[in-house]
Amino acid sequence: MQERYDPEAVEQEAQEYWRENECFAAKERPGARKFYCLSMFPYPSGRLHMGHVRNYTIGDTIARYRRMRGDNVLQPMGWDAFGLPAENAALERKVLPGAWTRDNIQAMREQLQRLGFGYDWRREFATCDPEYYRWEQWLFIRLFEKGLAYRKKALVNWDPVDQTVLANEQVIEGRGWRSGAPVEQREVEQWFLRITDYAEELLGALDHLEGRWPHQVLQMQRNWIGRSEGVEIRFALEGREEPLTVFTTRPDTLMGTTYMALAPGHPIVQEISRTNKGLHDFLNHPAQTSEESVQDREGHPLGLNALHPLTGEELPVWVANFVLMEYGSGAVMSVPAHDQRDWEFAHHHGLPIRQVIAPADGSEADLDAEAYTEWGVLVNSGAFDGLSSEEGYAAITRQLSEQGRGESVVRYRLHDWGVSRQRRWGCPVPMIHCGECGVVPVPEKDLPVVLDEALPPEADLPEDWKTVPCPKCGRLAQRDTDTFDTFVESSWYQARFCSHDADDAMLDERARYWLPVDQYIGGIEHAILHLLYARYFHKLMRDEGLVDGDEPFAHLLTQGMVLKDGHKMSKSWGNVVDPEPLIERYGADTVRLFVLFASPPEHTLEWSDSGVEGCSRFLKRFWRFVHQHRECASAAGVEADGLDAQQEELRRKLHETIRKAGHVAEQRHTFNTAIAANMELLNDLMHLSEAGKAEPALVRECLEAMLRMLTPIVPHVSHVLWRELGFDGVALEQPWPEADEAALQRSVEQIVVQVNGKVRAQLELAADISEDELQRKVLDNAKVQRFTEGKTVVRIIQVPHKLVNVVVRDA
RNA sequence: GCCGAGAUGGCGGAAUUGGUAGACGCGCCGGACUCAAAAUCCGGUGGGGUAGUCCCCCGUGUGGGUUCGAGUCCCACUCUCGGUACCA
Repeated sequence: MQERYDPEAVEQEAQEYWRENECFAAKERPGARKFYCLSMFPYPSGRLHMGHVRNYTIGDTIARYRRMRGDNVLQPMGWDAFGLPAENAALERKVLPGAWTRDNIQAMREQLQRLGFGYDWRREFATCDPEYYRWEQWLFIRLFEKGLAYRKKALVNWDPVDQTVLANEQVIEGRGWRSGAPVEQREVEQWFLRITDYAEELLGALDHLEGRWPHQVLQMQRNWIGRSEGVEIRFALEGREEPLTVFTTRPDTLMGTTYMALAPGHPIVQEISRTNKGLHDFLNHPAQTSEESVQDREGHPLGLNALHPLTGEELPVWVANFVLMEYGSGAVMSVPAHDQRDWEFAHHHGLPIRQVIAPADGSEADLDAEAYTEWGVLVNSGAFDGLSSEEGYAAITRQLSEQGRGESVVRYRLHDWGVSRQRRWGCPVPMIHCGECGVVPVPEKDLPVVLDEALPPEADLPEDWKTVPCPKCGRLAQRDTDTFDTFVESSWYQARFCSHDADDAMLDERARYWLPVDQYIGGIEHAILHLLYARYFHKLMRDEGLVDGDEPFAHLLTQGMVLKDGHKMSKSWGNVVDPEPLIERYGADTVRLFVLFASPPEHTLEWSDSGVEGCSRFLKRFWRFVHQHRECASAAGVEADGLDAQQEELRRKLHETIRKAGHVAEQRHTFNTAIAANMELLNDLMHLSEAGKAEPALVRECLEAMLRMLTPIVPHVSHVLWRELGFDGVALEQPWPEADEAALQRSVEQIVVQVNGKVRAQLELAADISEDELQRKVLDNAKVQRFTEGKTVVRIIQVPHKLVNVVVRDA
């Protein structure tokens, strides 16, 4: 046996064994309890960073633990391979995006394998594989046929020099990042997915994830979906047929409406501006409509009146720069007395302010200072006077609805998802535009529409690719040259891992076996978009009959960022720690151990090089200790009766550690504490050994359990030591240790004694001592008496097996 | 502004349910081994008082409260981080 811990040799041996025996090849075993453990797949940037190492170590530790618990575990890995960096690299280095991406995948796969993660590599795929995106195209066509995918005009960032569309991240201070030219907003026809059809379900289902997903993530998704209940009201316009529709959450304030405000982009505003020079000038005056001017509450009257739906009163209609076209109908009923923005606008433009809500407690609202936005009691509201806001809300809504002028509606902040990207390195949109037939999907037999990887991204698409016969009428038609948002690929990869090689369907029965993902692990930065889109896609696939269940991820763990010197590791801060040299120097196990030990998974991790050293030392000491006690391997079971007090105490510690580590692995995932407990155990074991009391049977029991507890965390060391000690089987396949209740029992206990809540003494007492006896011993104790002398004992509080608190009062 | 999370030694962090605050690790200090260094091992390490080991006081962002007892619960506040923002 190697006396010194040599990580390289150890890791080689373990990894070879796993590979040769295909230990991580997951097979469907109907009836067996399955566990699908998934870490968010990486973008193949070229090298792993610490965030990846952390993410994948957490995932692998959980997966290996579940396996020891007897679960049938699936842990796959793949590549989120489409995206902008590949196109940039292609431009900068004159390589092809596909080649660059696949080289990066190669390099990162090797790094992941070096870290010993137990992935089922047979299931690996990259989202740029045509066999993968083919099914994305297929599903998209299904959605199109169901009306869930549709086209509409939307604004894009257009770089007039590079003649290209830019992503939001590529627009820096209003200019194209590459050309430096001012970016224009252009209206372009784009594909959208009707995620708003699922808004209610996406929101409601969050409640069922409570306790399984971090609360923070649920709250962020709720806010993002942004449900609000209110009333849609139609105001008649003087001299016009079409009414003006507004949305309000406060119909109780309807009687306080004194004017109407429209967004600058509202069709009525646009129409009037053609004949109204003052309005036209206002709209084209950047000082009055730009984002910076919004705080100034600029506006302009339209010379148009709306009629109050209940009183018929004439209300002037204005354009106001703070009204958003994207929310609601782009128009609001303005109640300056009870909305702060309306109040500011009214002040600025001398519009009337009419109070219709009074504070419920009878106090006066100071409307000269600010709007009164609380709920209260209706006043100046005719027949509604005296009603509470809640009653007024209902009564006014009822009356509007009876008169056909309004009804209750639910609004969402969530917009439909624009999935068109005018990029090359992405999944082609499988659609054909025919002058005669309109938009026609590519027939299923012609899928996938393959991206020509040999074509540099800056080269024009060949005419014979762009122009094809219309599948319907046969006339020449144009292919859609856009690609999908890369979030589309990452919205269903978790399902495809189950059926990775299905070539006649997107998914098959295997997906029903494995899904949902039992534990998903990834960065908090994906709390909204990725996790919302993936939930949406799961529901789409469910409604296609492809998967069971309503949610893709049963449990979610969001790991914190890895910081260095208080900042996120990044090139611009120059504080990136490359995992590679650390693995080189200390070995994979030390790096794995450290990222788990340094902090709980959900916390941000402040990187420290010296911390790694500590973990390395622990493994070395452990290795050496095992080496020095090899003879224990042949020892028989521990005879509990033959142990002295110190040995008994150590054995108790062992079983406490087992209990703690089990709890951590099962529920809390605070692996730092489980590691600390094992470090303590090793320290105690070494002290026992120094005292000459390291009975082989006891040492064997400890080492066997420790190796099992450490197997998910430092699998290589555990694998080799397990074999070298000659224990049965392999570490990986061992059952997780169970704590022995009998060993946890104590005959003598340490009892803390407090007087008035302050610790004054500690007593060693028999565990089965009677209450009377205990009280007598406590009160007879000299240290206790120093604080009870001359006072009256009011009462004595006992926490069994732990603590006694003597409450005294001056006599 | 709003929503969420958090604040514990020089540092990362412990302390399932209110019950010995500071486990474990890093760093630092002292010692052993060594010609020396590295490695390794041993001891110490919240602040203060009394100065030896016995003991006392203070201490978990700030100020209040509940309780026999509060890092943990309640109220108010400060700061940090994450998200989001004229959402009618």
